[in-house]
Amino acid sequence: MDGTLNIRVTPQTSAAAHTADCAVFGFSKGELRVLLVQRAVEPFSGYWVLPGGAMGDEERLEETARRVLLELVGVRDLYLQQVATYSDPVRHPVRRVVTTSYYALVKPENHTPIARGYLSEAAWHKLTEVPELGFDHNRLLQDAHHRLIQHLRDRPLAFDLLPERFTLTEAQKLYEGILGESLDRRNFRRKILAYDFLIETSEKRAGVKGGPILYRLDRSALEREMNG
Amino acid sequence: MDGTLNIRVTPQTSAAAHTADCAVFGFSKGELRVLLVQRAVEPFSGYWVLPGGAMGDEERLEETARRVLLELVGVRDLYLQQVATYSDPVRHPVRRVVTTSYYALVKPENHTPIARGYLSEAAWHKLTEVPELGFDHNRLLQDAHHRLIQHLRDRPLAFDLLPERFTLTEAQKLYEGILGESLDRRNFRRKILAYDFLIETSEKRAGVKGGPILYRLDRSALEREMNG
DNA sequence: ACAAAAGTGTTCCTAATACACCCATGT
DNA sequence: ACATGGGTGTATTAGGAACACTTTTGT
Repeated sequence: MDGTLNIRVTPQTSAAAHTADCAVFGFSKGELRVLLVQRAVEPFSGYWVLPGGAMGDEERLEETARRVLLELVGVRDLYLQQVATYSDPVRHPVRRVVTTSYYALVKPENHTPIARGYLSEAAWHKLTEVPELGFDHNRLLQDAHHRLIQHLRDRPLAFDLLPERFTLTEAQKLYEGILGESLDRRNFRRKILAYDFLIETSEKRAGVKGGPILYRLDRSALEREMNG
Repeated sequence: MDGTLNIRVTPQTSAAAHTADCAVFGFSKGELRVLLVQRAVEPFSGYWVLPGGAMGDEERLEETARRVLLELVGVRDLYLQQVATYSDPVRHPVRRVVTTSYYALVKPENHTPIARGYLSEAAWHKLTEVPELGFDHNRLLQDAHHRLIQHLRDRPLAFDLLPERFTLTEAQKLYEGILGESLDRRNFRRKILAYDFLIETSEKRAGVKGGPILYRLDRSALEREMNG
């Protein structure tokens, strides 16, 4: 109950720090990728971790997440969803840090990550080739991915990861990358075209003669789909 | 990134308190109910709220939730799921309190809640007749209920709310109470009996001659169902 | 010419839904 | 006798899964 007073012998409010960590997913070259940063300071110096940062005094955690991602990868207005909160007293080896994790979806094409501050590197990693991460971030990443899968099975939100114009095969590869299973091409096309938020453009990809049809997204139809 | 050092101008770690609040769901007299407690102190004195308490220095939040519920309703080993974390800087009128919410499932029959400490009352409320709660707890409750619905659609976890022996009609009423819609009796029975974790007992409810068949749960079959 | 990827329809099966009558008990 | 709630089966439909061949383009 917000700890104003406590029930009986309730331990007193602790002064744990609170951070937001983000599993930023992107899709490029036919692979689902996650943005990782490499620490240049202890603890876990040299380890890759999920980008994150401390909650400010006047900030909600979601704002913390957005600020961190803006500072780090220069991206605004991304799709952001809270996943879970991790509070093991010893998850951080130096002092107590509670963290809340988010997953985010971005189009990697536009945003080259830059390592700043105490980071030595920032780079996209294939989700299938993620190294051992610092802290409990392998767990956070796994949980975030799992939540993304759950959401994707409900609603077609993956298009935040695709460029403006994309082919159905690209969309399928994306779904397969997220879900971790391969899908039947005909069934996938039929199902996805049954929605009315995919618009066939008359354009073809630059440079090629024929090639696959490019589609674009009807944002408002997608919104309607997500809400209705 | 656990805030050991901060990216550029990141605000310094704040000293927000952290609490765990629980939406405890029970089922009795054919109604889905939620356990609420009434505050006897400011802020929100006289208001009903979700039971909760401050995270201890050596505690994970889930342990906080279990401890609070043990102290309040004397129940152990309940089904507990994290829902979300709320961090609006002004969600608590006095000082900054971040809270993580859980939902819990209990059998109300066994556990009469007791108001302790700064509480003037503790009581089960019909979910359909929840008053205006203190803090942002109406929101927490709504989100917790929503998460419970989601989980229930995936897996048959609602049996934690039923007594040892129960009729199929009771189970159906429970499902209807959680999902907020009415179900076809025959379809419900067929679907639920298709699982193999419901065991028909030869007993009938005490006092009645014939009456409906009582079922009990095969815990291990349910576990198998939930995992496999 | 050959290899690689795009495009297209049908069949099958499972799961969800809708629906009506008989029986036993308690009043 | 009547009202209430328990118990049972079938027909329809919608959605998901499986599956093969033809066309175009790039090498």
